[in-house]
Amino acid sequence: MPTDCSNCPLRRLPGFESLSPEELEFMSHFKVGEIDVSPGQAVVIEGAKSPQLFTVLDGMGVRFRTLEDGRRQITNFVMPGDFIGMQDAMLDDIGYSIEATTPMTLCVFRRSDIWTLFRNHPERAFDMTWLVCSEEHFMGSALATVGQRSALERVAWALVVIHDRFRQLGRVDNGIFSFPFRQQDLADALGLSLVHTNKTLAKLRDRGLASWAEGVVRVFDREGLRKLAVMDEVVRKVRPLI
Amino acid sequence: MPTDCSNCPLRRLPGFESLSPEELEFMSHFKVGEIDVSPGQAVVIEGAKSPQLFTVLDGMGVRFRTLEDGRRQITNFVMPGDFIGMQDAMLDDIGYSIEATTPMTLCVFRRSDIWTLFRNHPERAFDMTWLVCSEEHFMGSALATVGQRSALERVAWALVVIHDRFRQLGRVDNGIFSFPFRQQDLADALGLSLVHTNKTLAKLRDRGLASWAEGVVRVFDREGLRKLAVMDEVVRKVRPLI
DNA sequence: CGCCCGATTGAACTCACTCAAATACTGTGG
DNA sequence: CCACAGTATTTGAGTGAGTTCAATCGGGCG
Repeated sequence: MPTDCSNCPLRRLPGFESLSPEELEFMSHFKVGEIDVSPGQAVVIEGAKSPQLFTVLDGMGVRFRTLEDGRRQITNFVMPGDFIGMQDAMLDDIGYSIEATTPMTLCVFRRSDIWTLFRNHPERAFDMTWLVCSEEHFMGSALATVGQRSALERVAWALVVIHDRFRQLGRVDNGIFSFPFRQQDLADALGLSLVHTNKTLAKLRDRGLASWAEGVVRVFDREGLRKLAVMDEVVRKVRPLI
Repeated sequence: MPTDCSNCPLRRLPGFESLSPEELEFMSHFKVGEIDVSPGQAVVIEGAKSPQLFTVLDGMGVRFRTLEDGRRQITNFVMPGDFIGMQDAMLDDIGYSIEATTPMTLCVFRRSDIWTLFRNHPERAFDMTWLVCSEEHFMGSALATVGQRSALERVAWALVVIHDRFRQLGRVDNGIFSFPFRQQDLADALGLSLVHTNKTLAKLRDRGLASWAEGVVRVFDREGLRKLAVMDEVVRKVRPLI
């Protein structure tokens, strides 16, 4: 039985904007269903044209691009609350794939409803655009990281960013949270080899900044990581939830 | 005297969508002015909150992020037709700067008009969102390039992308076009050192694929560059012009 | 028990970086 | 008109951060 938008568990989190009952009513209408995806399965396939949009209700995955020879660049980790598929709906070709890492549950929207939404619900259209801008903003940071930072800085940067995202989802307890991805995924996100990513993580552990073992990340010193990564502090605000 | 939208020189190019006279009339109204920026001057400053949006009418520049210690990542080259400032308008902090490389002329829009536009001109809001999606799409490609490709592949990739953008602006004659940037800029865009960028360009020249001297780029073999860069062909379509 | 997958560590290599110096061009001032 | 300073490009030489190859270890599972 699909979750009703007016009873959305994500909406209760402090990190997401709240909506009026009427707006929630409309969202329920906009949502046409729910699907479950198992680990390893594709949600969106590069090149294919998906007629759907999704909001991640639960579970995590990776968004990535592949070169023809198999190299893979993870462009972002996909987490609950993320709105997926806007580019596909606007542009005609999809430039990336999304694959589930844990079991995922997604709210499904119809691509063809986007236009009506722009026409009749400018607030929601505005929110969607906000989310795309936010995603672009993140990609810019990631690009700067991969292009300019050293391996140590990159890993430190990633840990801070991931930690903050998890915290916004209320999943961090005293710097500790369980992180379902492999080191290979982090390597592919940072443009590093698996071996070097591992060795770099060991360095951070030795310095007492953070550790990652058996699926659990422990951030001992966020401030130290942030400084090491040469990144400035950002105040994360509430964001819309589609 | 500012250019009137109904007489916009960019709009005549085949790469941009055309608008009805009524729509053009509205755009003229939306546009509140025009400004000129000299080479080296900032258009948008990181951290500052600009109350304005711009469309590049003429001239070129660079969009970049800087780390506190001065390292610089160019996230895109800014060219005529580009719409600037959407993130600033949506998000509250600006994550990048834009600096003019050549003299630039920009159409100016009021940030506060965005909301009315979403409410009353859904088609234009849709176009703006399209442009943001397109920009994000590009950033994804750039990220995959910097994260996964070798120096030779990166430079080849950049030349193909740049060549195609210039072609869409009607500035390419038989693979030849004048490119106003420095090699340092390309290096900062690709996450390479200036020296290595230069040596890599020399390699491409030796292979007869492309050359870049005295501000003029010559793409002798676009197909060869594309293959070398392990990139797949993309059909570039008409895009909206705000 | 044996197999597969992910994490970890060691060793050798290499691509790209830094340092350094030469060339060429442009604008400025004497 | 020339000297000079500043900037961009080019090339050589040596170094090093990160890669690839390889082997080991440990846990989960059929």
